[in-house]
Amino acid sequence: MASFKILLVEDDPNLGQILHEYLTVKGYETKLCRDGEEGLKAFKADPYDLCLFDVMLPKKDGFSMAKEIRRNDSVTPIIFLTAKSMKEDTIEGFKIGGDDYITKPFSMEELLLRIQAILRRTAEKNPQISDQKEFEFGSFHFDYDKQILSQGESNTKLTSKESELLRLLCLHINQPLDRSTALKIIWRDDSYFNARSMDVYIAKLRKHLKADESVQIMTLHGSGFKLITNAQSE
Amino acid sequence: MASFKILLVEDDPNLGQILHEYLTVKGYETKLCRDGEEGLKAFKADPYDLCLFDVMLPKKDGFSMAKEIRRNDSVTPIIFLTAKSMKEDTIEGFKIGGDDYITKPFSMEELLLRIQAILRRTAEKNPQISDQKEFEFGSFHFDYDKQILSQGESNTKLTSKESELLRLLCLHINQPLDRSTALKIIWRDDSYFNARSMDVYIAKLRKHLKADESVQIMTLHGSGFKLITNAQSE
DNA sequence: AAAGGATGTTAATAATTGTTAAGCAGGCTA
DNA sequence: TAGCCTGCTTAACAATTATTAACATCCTTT
Repeated sequence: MASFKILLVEDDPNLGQILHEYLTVKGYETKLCRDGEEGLKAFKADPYDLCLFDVMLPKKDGFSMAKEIRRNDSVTPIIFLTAKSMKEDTIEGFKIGGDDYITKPFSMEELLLRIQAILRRTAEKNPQISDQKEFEFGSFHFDYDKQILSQGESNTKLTSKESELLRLLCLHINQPLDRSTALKIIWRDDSYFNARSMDVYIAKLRKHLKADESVQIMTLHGSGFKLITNAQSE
Repeated sequence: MASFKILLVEDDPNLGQILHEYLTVKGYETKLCRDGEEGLKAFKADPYDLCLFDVMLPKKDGFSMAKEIRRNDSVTPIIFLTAKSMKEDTIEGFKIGGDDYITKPFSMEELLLRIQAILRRTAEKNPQISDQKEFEFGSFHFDYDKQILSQGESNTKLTSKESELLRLLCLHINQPLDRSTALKIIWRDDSYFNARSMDVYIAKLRKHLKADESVQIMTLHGSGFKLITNAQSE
């Protein structure tokens, strides 16, 4: 999983812009579309982990989009944004197969929390987010399910936390892994102590990986870490 | 599957009664508790598919309950009901690991829809309700009814508890089995001593399974166990 | 260069799990 | 009924894993 990908469809230029920026800052790869048709086209073109649809949109409203999507995709979560909180609307939204329904005005933070709550549940079993259980990098082979890091003959048994963290790093190999993202996924909360705990685990992983010079966890000061290797297969 | 079981904890007698009836009519097996302690006791005593907690409660508030539950059960969805929609509260609710947060007054219908939306996502994985009686994994054959674990010529007679536990593990093969879930199903109560007892039985099973290297019960620290094998037949 | 914040590292502490064996109750047999 | 199995629980202690603390080092900014 590179970061989660969100498809945002919102016609109000201000709100759209703000949401786009906010979600991007929060570590989501966000695509913003201005109307329903454009949104649907984007959805068909790329895989997304979550949809955020305004209900009232030019060309094609949010509900119609959702209906169309649900015809052959019942898993990607859909959240509706709407100005009116009419009962019929809410019902409609959920009936179509929506996952949440948020009435404007809402706080950004609440929206974010609701997005996270949904992704937490779908992340595990959504293949497109990440199915990958085994990784090759440098001279290492890492089996996430079995929590084993092996290099040639030698096997090292990892703890659960070590495995979680190494998995995230592997999924982002040669790319930055955001501290806060990792914390929220593994520790479910970006707090001071958890952050320190993560640093401890980075140190542990570094020890495990010392056997191969060409593999390194580098620090991106102030933002995160990056697992780098030149000789990766995969 | 049988109907979903909901644990409702609400101290307001009127609202509690109404919700209880409504959810029951809608086909959910609903247990109503009046305060946090009672609710927690009920949760530990039986398995539930979803929790519906008022935040402000006598004895123990909804957040504390959720925290306690999340210590060893990260799967059962939790929805908070609350009178105030304070931002800090919302944040708190989601941080603890809540799945939705609904502010009173809300419409019954909306609540129902939100419950359905969440259950839709979590329902699929409910392997414990299966009547499979025989299992093959690695080089083993396990007959749950006869409580016999066999490997080639050699048969081992298992005790009831051993069988129950192995059955649950088999039903979740290569997937995590939650400690709390297992405890509630086999011991009917997630308590300290039962948990210790379960650990003893995990040790016993490991001995029984030692004959095949490729089969292992691995521990998922803080959450449960997982029976893994690569050479399984169906 | 100094200061403050972020990260690295190691050790101490806490929590969880593994293992063995001692108790205990029910059922069976002599 | 006494004695012995058997299966389960509880206790005790060992080992492992996770978190917190403490201090060192590095980075960024001024």
